[in-house]
Amino acid sequence: MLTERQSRILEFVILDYVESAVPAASQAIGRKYQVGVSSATIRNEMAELEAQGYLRQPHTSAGRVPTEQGYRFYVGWLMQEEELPWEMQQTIRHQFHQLGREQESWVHLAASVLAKSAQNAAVVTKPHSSACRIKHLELVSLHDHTALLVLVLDQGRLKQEVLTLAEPCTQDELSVVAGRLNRMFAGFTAKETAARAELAQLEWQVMDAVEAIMRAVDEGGFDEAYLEGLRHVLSQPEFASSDRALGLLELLDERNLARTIPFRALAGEGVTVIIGADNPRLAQAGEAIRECSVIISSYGASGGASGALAVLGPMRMRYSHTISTVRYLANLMGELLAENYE
Amino acid sequence: MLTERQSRILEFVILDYVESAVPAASQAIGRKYQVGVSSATIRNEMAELEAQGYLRQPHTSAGRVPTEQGYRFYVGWLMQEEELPWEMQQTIRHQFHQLGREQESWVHLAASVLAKSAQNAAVVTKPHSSACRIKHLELVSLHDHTALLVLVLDQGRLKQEVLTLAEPCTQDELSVVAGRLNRMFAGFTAKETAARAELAQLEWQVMDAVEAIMRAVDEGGFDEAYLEGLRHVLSQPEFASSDRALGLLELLDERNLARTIPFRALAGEGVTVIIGADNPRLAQAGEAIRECSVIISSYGASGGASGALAVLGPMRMRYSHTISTVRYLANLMGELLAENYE
DNA sequence: ATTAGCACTCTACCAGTGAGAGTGCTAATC
DNA sequence: GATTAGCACTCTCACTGGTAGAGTGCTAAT
Repeated sequence: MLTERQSRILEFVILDYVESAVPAASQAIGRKYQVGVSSATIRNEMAELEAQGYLRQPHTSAGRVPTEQGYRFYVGWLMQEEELPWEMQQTIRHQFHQLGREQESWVHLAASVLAKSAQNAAVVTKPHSSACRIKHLELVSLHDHTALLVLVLDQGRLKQEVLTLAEPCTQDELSVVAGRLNRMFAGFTAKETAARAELAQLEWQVMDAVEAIMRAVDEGGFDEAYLEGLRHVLSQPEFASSDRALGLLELLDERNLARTIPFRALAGEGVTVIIGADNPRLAQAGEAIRECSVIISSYGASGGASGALAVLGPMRMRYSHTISTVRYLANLMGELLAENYE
Repeated sequence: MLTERQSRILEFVILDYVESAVPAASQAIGRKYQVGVSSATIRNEMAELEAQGYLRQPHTSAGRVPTEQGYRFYVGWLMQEEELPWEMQQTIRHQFHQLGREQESWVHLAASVLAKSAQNAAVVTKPHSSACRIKHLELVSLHDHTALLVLVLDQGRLKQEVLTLAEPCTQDELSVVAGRLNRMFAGFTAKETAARAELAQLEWQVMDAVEAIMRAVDEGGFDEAYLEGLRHVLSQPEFASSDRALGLLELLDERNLARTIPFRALAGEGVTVIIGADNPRLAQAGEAIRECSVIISSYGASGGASGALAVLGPMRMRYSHTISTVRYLANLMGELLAENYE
């Protein structure tokens, strides 16, 4: 257990270290914050905090640095969540409304805003629904023997694929087929498209492609994630040595992104904070990567389409500020989604 | 002017330096390659090459390193372009054919293959045509007052936008409108859509949106570029110090990508090699970035849709191998585009 | 329980040193 | 005249003390 005073000192150490990236010394804390006791007392308390595992010393005669446990205690008990300043909120909202109404551009803007505000790397996935439904499908003739299948899913998701046709078809013929399939399958999920009574060969082929695409969307889910602001993370002193930087880069290369950020582990509402080796993926990765934290939240309706947005940075980050930014953006994205596609 | 022997030595120095990243010493060159003269002679020739600006010494008692001019001479006169090994070609071709037929996935695969083969950063843009044409448009009802506009352009490019309608509309009504507009405007360019005789208010609104999207596509062009393999570049010794790495990261952050790689400067066919400060954008950038080269090529029909693909790495790169990879992939992408969308 | 004071420890920085690598030059050789 | 062996010279790199400064832990006084 920590006494009131120990808690305060722990908080000061974290605030100081997050800001300066230099181990916090007892004197400096005494001078900078209103502790009300001398540096010697602070030293004693720090020694106690170290014994309990909240702080550690990089070397014998250095200041103290928070441990994982220290950060967790801070985030769980000490930190008071600030709300994003009103002007900031308005600025962000304005940017979104100035934008078109394409989902893709929202995702990019969200990542950009998040990275800038949190001064760390931001990852945002496109929204996706767990069992997507056909809204509309369309066939566009390209040549005699090829046609473009355009598939509109719920939540405005758009997919395309080129089909090679057994028989040459005109645009008119294709339109008829599309119309018929729309009447039969509109609103269906991938699973429901399996029940295909009396379809012509062409129609069968189209529905095969449709089903494959929808299954891929259902399963893929968080695969399409967008990353921005890596440079912020890499400019932190934690990654000054380039082998650490490389480790991080590898972890966040397009392929690994979705595996590194545990989107799937999200339990419904709210913001989740993963500190250091909490993250199973990070834990097994190299040295310095373990010294990272991830702030993550889903956005959108839990029933309908939802996506996730995350901030990744060194453990030494402004948790309060970052969490409130993530929370605000998650809400905003949810609103936008609801307004435009619900 | 360079004598035959000087050229050979220049080539050896470049080969050695590209491979080892360590300044090439006269003795090492003599031992490793069949020059046929002693190290002393090689030293004399190297001194001459330095006087003429093809080589330089990092410090008085070090080996020689190629200068920009040296690399240019090598690429222009000495290097013999190798062809990509047959198995490699087949492997790549196979990967593309195994893939679906979505343009997006081609672009990603191309970037991935390019980055891996060249062991450097690869940038690939989506194909785009300078004056795109309407292939087909579709309106899908979302609510009473909102509809999704799906626009299929030539070359299989797909765009969407949510429209807010003045009057509530059913799907059937929207389909009628879409059908009418398709008949009127199919095959038109952005400019040609301006001539709108007798359109209803709703139709007018749709065509406004269409025109805006098409103009954006025409102008945007190379904006949507996909980057992969940064980690390869950053793991090169040139970027061991992290401030150099940061400079590069900033230059290649999503926003700057299209400005950094001079896609627009491409003159038609073939592969262009930009070495060091040749690149106006790189030239004005920081220190180490100037030590980069870009290998770039457009792909696709010059009249129809075309895109670009590029490799960015340190000046010390395997030009011959990289150039042939870029060339092969550009041809392959062109073929694929022609096969599927021509 | 708190604090002043002081010895102790560890790092970061600097200068100095020696080995090694590689050159430039000179004089001998083909 | 071109080439080469030989050697002195230079520069880097890695290692070694040596010192200043920061910060702690402990002890004794308050």
